[in-house]
Amino acid sequence: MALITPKTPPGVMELLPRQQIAFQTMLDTIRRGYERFGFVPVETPVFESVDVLLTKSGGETEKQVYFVQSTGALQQNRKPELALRFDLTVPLARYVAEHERDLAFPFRRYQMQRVYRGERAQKGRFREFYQCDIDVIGKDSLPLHYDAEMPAVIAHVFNDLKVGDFTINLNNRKLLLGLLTAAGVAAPDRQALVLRELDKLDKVGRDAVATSLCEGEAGLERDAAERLLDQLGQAGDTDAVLARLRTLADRHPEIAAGLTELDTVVRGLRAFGVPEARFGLNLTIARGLDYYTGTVYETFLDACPGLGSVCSGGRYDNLASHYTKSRLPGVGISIGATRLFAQLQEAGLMDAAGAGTCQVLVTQMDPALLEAYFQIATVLRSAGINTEVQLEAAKIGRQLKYADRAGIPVVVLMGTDEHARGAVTLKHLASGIQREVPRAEMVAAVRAFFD
RNA sequence: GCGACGGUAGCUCAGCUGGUAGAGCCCUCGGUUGUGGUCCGAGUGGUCGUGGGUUCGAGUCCCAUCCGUCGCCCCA
Repeated sequence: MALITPKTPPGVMELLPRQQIAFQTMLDTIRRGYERFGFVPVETPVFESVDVLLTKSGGETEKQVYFVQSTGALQQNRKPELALRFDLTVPLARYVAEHERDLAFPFRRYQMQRVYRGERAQKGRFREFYQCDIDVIGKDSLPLHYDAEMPAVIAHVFNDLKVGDFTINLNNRKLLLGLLTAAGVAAPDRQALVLRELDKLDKVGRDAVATSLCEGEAGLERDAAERLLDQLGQAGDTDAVLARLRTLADRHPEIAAGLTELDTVVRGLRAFGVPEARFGLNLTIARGLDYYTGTVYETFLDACPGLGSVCSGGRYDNLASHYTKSRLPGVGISIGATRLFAQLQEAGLMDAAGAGTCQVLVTQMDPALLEAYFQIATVLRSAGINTEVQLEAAKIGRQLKYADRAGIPVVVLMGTDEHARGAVTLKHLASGIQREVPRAEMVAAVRAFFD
C-alpha cells in the first residue's frame, strides 16, 4: 500500500511539545495581562452562518473565506450555510447583539482563538492563526479614554512577553481623511488608493510614493502629492507633530475633530504610564483598517521591522449595526499570536529549549518494586511536583534517554539496593549530578535541583 | 491572479561540461551486568515531484504539468 506523505497544509503552525509549551506560556502571559485590566473571557464557535459572517464583505473578504459544507449539503449541491471566521471582531459583534440584554456595558471582553484566511501562505502570513483580542463595547456611547486604555494594555502585555522594544503607532482616520479631503482627494476609492500608496513609504521611499501618487490612478498634482507627504510623513516627537498638525486644523472640520481625539488619547496614554518611547504618531498607518472610524493602532517590534504589524486595532462607531438597531460603539485591538510566536522563534528571542511539563521521571529498575515506584510518584505529586512513572520495563539507559528526549530534568532511580536502605538515587540530567538520599528527604532534594 | 526561483534519503543539501546516486543530521542497534546527552562502530532509508521528448545512455538537456518558497496584489 502506498503511503501518504504526512504533511501539514501550508500556512499553519504546528509545534513540537516543547515549542507548544512555550507558545502556551505566551498565551498565558497575554491572558494574564488582559485579565489584569479587568477583561472577561469569551469564546465563540469557529464557524458562523454565512449571513452573519459576510455582512461587511467587500469582494476581497469573500475570496478569503473558507466555507464549511456538510457532506449532505454537498451531495444536494446546496450552497454552504456556514463559514470559518476570519477574525474575532465580526463574531464579537454578533455575540454582543445576540446577548445584549444579558451583558454589562461597557462590555470588556478578551478572546484568544484561531481564525482562518484563505490566502496564499507567506512568511508571517498564516491561513490558520491565533488572534488575541480585547474590545470594549459601549451602549450608545463610549468615552475616548478607552482608546487610550488599549495601548496601555498592549504596552503592559508586550512588556511581560519580553519581546524587546516595540512601538505602538497611533493614527486617527478622521484626521487622515480630513487631510486627504483638504488635499483634494475626497472620493472614498481614491482615498483608499492614496492610503495604499502612503503605506509603502517605509518600503519604497518618499520619491517612489510621490511618483506613483502622480502617475498612478490617484492622479495627484506633483505639488499636492509633495504637500501631502510633508503632512503625513512627519515623524518624531509626538507633541511637535501634534503642534504642526494643529496649524492645519482649520482646513477641514474632520482634521480638527481627529486632532482632538488624538490629543485625548496621547494624554491618556501618558497618564496610564506608557513610556514615551513605546508609542508615536504615524499618519501613514491606515491600510487594512478601513472600517475603523477614529483611532487606529499598529504595533511593530523594533527588532523585526519587516514582519509587519503584530498587533493592530482601532475604534469603530457602531460595531453591530448589521445585527441590531442598538448603537454599540467600540474600540479594540488584536495580537497576532501565531505570527508573533513564529517570528520570535526565528529571531531566537524565544528560549526554545524550554522545559517540558513533567519535572521528574520515576524509572523502573526492578519490576518487582513497581508499587514502590507508584508510591514515590504519589509523594512527589502531593508535593506539587509533576511526575511520570516509567510503566514499561526497559533497560535503564533507554529510560534515561526517554527522560532526556522528553525534557524531563530529574529522574528517580531506585533498585533493590536503595530500596533496602530506604533511599532513592536522584539524577539531574543536565548537570549529571547524582546523589542518594533517604526517601524522607526526597521531595526537598528534588526541589533543590530546581533552585 | 501575476512574476522570480526551486523540487535528489524523515530533515538540510552535494552531485562539474549527460555514463544508471552521496554527505551531514535524525533514527535503530552495538561498544557486557544499574546511567541519557558527548565519543567510537555498524545499520535502516531514495523508481532523483510527475508525464513526455532528445540520446546507446538523463538526477543532469528540452517541453509540459503538479507542488512549494519568495515577491506583487490583497490583508479585518
